[in-house]
Amino acid sequence: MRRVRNNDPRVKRTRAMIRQSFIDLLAVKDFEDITVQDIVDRAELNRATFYNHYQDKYQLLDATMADLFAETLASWIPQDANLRGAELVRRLMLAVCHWQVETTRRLNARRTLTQAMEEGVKRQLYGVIMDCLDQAQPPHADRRRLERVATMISWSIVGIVVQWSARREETAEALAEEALPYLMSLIDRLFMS
Amino acid sequence: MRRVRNNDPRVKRTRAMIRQSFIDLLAVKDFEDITVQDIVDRAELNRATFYNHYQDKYQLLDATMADLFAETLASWIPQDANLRGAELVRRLMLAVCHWQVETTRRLNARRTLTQAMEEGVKRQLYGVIMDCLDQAQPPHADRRRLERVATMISWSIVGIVVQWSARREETAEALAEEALPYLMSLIDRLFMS
DNA sequence: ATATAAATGTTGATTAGTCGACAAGTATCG
DNA sequence: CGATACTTGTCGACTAATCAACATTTATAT
Repeated sequence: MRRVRNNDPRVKRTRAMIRQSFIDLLAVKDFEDITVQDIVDRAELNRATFYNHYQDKYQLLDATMADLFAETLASWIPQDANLRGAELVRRLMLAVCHWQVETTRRLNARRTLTQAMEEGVKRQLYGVIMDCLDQAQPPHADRRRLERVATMISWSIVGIVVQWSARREETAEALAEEALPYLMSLIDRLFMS
Repeated sequence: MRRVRNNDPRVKRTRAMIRQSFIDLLAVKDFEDITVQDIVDRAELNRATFYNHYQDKYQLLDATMADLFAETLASWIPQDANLRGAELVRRLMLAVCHWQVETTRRLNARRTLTQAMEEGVKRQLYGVIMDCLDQAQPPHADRRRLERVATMISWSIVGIVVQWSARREETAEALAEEALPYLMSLIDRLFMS
């Protein structure tokens, strides 16, 4: 894991190639059966190059899942729509549900690899929510209160979706409908203070 | 134009990206309107890298056209078919016709850029014909006779196709039918001697 | 016409990717 | 059990790609 410049065109290309190769392989075989050798063979890269960017295939999985979630998020929350409030939170929940279903299907879910994957999801949710709250500029709300609320919402969403996905006894829409008032009350309280 | 190892994976990738970018641009604008800057922008490569591989866009055009002709050739002359004699020569002519029509359409043919392009075509035709004649092993034919005949055929083909493409008053098949006996007589003579 | 902008071709310093090799771990088979 | 083969993570030497800068030339516009 050499230190590299994240903006170097070569670095972006190489990572893109590694991740695409990895995604392609995931469609064909189980994660545990994929070797680093497989990945670089398909990407036509040297094996040492892989280790310049990732510690091992587990870290690659985390990074790749974070990327895929970013795509999912972008498709559910278009930038130009400028969503806010309840509609934004609802969409966030649906995006996480959709992504959760897709990735567990893709990984054949033999292990609970979820923990590391959740990291990236929570961080991205947190970012979207913080951006929104920052724009809203609630009265009498200091930065720490905003941060706490954003954290509560993002962690809550991931929590209920993980719980939901284990059994999936209701639709994603129903889950979002159920949970929405609770999450909105967190925001309402922020504006009331 | 630094000297580079043609087998280095990075070199193959870089050239492929430059050529693909160039081909994409040719579909959008005239060759003369394409700058080196355009090419590297689209390929997300540094401009200096371009000059490691090509002197200028004209040399890139030559190399790219040679590549495209190699593809055309491969599709008209499948390796496993192991064509020989009249059928091979006929296919060669049709391949050149097809390629000539495609590339002139692609380049909007405002200039006679053909000369440099012909270089690669003739060389590849010559290679195919020589391979075939080598296998046939005609009696009493020394190497120099084979080479002369291969040159005559390859240059003849390019000549008649360039002439034909200017007006295109007959189909490619008709042209091939017309010219075939003449070309075959060159080969027949080689075997008779 | 002249200024402004853009493209060209080249250079030297830096960084990333390639290659071959290594020791160490771990399946797999006889 | 031992032999064989494969994967892993790391290393140093080498080569290619990036970047910023430069002097020139070529378009574009005012």
